Amino acid sequence: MAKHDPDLSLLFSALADPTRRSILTRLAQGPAKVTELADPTGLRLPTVMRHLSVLKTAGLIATTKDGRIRTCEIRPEALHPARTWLDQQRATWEARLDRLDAFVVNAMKERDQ
Amino acid sequence: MAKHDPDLSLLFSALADPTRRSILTRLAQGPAKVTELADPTGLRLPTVMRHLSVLKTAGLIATTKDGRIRTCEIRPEALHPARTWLDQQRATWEARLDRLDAFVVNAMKERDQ
DNA sequence: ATCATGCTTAGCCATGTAGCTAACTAACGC
DNA sequence: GCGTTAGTTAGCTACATGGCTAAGCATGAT
Repeated sequence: MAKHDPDLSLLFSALADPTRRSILTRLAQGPAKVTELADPTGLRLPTVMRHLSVLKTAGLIATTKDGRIRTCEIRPEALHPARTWLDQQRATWEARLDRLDAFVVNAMKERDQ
Repeated sequence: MAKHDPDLSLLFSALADPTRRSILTRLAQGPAKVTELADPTGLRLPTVMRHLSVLKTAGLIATTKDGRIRTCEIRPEALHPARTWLDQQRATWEARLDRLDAFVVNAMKERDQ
């Protein structure tokens, strides 16, 4: 059984909320101020701040403050472990299919002999 | 802003728990009975049943019952929307980098003229 | 200095979640 | 038929989460 990786849980949990996903999609297009992110969501600022905090804790965004303006930007490398985990499941599954294929091919060879 | 897709929330939420990820990893290697999945987790059966229920609701696994044995197997295609979403963010981000590259190259050309 | 703007924090509420125990049903083996 | 095994359901607990309001701080504009 694979060992417990807390970063993956934070990561997938952060992605589990639609508001946070929409924020990430917006930030993938380029940095944005907090209010620029909040307006399209229709949520109150403290709620958006909380969502941003979750994304920051998961390492998915970074923020910088200039005066009273806080700018958020995506950290795309943070999505890498999620993609890796998904790829690993696919690799395991496809290796299994390959083994099944080989097994079927062998079985048909022996049946033909 | 991208539209709200409830399946993605179920999907990422299901993946946010380490026990459920370990179950999926095991099932990627091949089908397994409920007790085979439960034993390595050290959790009580009702808890494991709940985790399986979450995975089933997210479409990540399917189960079949033969007598008193319930066998679970992975539905790897259900991971596809997650990978797609991740790929879309990467594509958006990399398109932005390409645009930045072109901008920088142009700026340097104009500076040299 | 005052007002406006942008953000931040604290606390509350309702809902959801991950674990458990207890009790139960269904299938299997002898 | 009886005991065992595999799974299921209901309910509880403690904690987490997504939303809000209220209040506050810091910065910017006039």
